[in-house]
Amino acid sequence: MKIGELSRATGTNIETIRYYERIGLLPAPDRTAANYRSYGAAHRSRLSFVRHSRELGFTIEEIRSLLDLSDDPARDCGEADRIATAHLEQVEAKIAQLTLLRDELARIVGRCRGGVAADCRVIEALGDHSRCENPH
Amino acid sequence: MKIGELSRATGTNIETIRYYERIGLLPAPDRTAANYRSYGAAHRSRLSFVRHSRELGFTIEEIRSLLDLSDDPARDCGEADRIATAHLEQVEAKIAQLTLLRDELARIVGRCRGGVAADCRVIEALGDHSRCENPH
DNA sequence: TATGCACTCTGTAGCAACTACAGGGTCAAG
DNA sequence: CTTGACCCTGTAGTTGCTACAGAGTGCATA
Repeated sequence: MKIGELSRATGTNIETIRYYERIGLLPAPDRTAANYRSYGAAHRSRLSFVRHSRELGFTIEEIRSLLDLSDDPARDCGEADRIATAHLEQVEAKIAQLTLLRDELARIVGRCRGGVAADCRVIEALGDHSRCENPH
Repeated sequence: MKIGELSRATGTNIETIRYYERIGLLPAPDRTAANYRSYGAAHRSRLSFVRHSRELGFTIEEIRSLLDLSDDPARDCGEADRIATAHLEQVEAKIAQLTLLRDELARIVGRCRGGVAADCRVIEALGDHSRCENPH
């Protein structure tokens, strides 16, 4: 399949596919006589793996490690688990941080009663961290 | 105060302060005879406003609008409220998305029982989106 | 007085993970 | 034979910083 088909099949931008090839995340495919990239099923499933991992928030470098693992089926799976667990912890930390932030924002937004900027509680609150209830 | 003091006073990296000046978020301060930047209380409070807003996740462009508002105290405060409310909604959306993602990751991680990569449930799950319970 | 060290200056390049061109070539249909 | 959809390479832009390199300044100590 040509790059446009692969793009549609995996929901990946064409430029992104070429980018992944450039950084060595996808192997360079064969070329047609017209120098068009020509992909097979292996490319497609590798790209799906990458996209899915990106959707789950893994970094490119994490994905590189995960791909290395899956390329070598005899290797110990502990590292995959370690990567995924560490990532899960990061996501949980991010959720916790955003939740504090949301509460703070909700407090700030809730105080606006209209009027002019000089009396605006939103602007006032942004200028004065000491009014915050949460660390952030 | 010199840039190092302002940096310590506001918890902002020196390079970041110069960056804010370059993009026009902070006004260029006076210079000493030795061409050192010399800041006053107004710079300090403006920078605190910027840092606090950044900590709350506002983009530079949003902060620019908020600063424009606070520079003109006669203007209507509705826009500040609109910016903050829109941002709050974005944060809430992000939390919701990360929560789905966390659940999915927890499901994936929970299935690893060790062994070799060929049998790894983590790697398998990453390669196959159709096993997911949530959209992401 | 020399010299060492902390501080400051400008300007540029790098980071992640793409995205968006510009300026060309290829191919099938009408 | 030309139109339009597709593909190619290479480079530059995005956000919000951060990290130098290479130079000048200011103050205390040997």
